[in-house]
Amino acid sequence: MAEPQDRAVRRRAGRPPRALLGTDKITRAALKLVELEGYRGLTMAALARRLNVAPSALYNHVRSKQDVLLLVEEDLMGRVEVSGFATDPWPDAVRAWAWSYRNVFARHAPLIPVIAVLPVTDAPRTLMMYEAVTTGFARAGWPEDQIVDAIVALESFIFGSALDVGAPADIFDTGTLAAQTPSFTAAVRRRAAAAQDNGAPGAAESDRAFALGLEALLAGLSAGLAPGSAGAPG
Amino acid sequence: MAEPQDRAVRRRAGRPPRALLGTDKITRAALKLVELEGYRGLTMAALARRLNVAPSALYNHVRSKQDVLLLVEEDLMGRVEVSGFATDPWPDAVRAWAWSYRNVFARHAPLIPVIAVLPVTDAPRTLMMYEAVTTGFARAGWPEDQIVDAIVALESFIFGSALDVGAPADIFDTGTLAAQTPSFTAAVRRRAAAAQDNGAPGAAESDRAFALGLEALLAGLSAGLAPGSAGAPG
DNA sequence: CCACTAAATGAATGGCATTCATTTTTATTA
DNA sequence: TAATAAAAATGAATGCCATTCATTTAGTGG
Repeated sequence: MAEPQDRAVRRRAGRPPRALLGTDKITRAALKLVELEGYRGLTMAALARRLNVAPSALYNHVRSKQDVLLLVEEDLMGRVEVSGFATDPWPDAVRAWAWSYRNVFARHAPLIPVIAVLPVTDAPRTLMMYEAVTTGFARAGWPEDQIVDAIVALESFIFGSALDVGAPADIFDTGTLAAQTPSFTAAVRRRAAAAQDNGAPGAAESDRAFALGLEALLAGLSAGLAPGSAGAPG
Repeated sequence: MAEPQDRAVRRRAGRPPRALLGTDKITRAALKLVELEGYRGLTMAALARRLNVAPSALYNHVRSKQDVLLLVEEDLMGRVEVSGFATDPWPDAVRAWAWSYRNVFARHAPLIPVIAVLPVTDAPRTLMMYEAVTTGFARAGWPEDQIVDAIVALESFIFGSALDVGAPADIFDTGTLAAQTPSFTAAVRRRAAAAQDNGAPGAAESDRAFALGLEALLAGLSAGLAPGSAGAPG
């Protein structure tokens, strides 16, 4: 009850006795703001308002809005499931990791172009995720010089799939051009019908595509390992 | 020589005798601007300057900046290679399509979050691409109700991989946290060494990851089609 | 005790997409 | 053909947004 003290009372200028901000508080406020208003609502002004502080005060703790996004990203990376890599068979561990990774970032699609290109240096949680995944791959017998490529390939699929989750249900509506695209229009109808037969509602379509692609990747990657190379994963 | 007529001469207000703009001219100017200055440089003001016109004039031809991005996207979709689907074996056609798709959008990464979520309705070139791909899948014997899911899965991988192309060479530099991430750090070093042995310079790392993932997807999807199994794994 | 640094305020600044009133020209229609 | 509507331009706002700067106040290290 005493938390949002006096919103109306203006604080006078000058350093306060106890610091009002900190990267942790900024991170939590940013996450809450995104949850409530989406990334469009994540502005420095809105963030400051939420923290009951002037916008310029934020710049004592972050260098830019980009910095705020990085704080959020690091927090999210800590929510990705990697525990399976220590214990489970390789395909199960990858499956659990991939689904949780996709689901975490499906709700944070605007971060994806940022993450995909962001150096991991000084991003501890992100690095810990990669460390766990790498040990799991090594444990399964992957040759060391291919592990990072395999992770990057899986990650690319995951990022693209996370974006796909945000697509509207009618994204493939061919509209007035249906007559000129008969094969595609038919395939889209069949897919929708199949999804409904399954009793699954709208959003499940991206789930089906993700499952299909992930299983194909798992099978294909396993097969690539199998022949004469360092042994099949498991 | 006569192209940029009189930059300094102010046109007086009012409709000009011949229209100065049009969606085609706007599209070309936007593409040129992006080529020269990147997406940061693609502002309505810069676009107008390039077309020797007032910014507000653009709004007689597009509803918003988002519209400009859609014009660019449609143009780019026309550059994706789909001719193989009419003639080549399925894996070859998919390979050619996937590589060209990725390469086209690697240079237009900021468009990817837009495309991934954009309805295809009234986007003729985009639809024609999907039509060609779909016919190729059908020709290869894919069950109609799985074609769209397979395309979406491949596309997700392609979009994610296109983002990856823009990553800096040192994206996986573990910096001061190397000691806490020994497996990952070692794998990154091995990868870099392998890339150098190949004589391939920097950007080739994302190519290797893309090739690995694409071949795995192709193999996995083909296997899922095999006689006995009724399609994708559940 | 004093200088320095940290952390806040509040008032700019400049860039951006977009809107609106106005003007001029072309196209339509009665 | 005359009147009117619609199209396409200008130029001046508008409002939002990230960021910077001068200023104020409060702890901190020598």
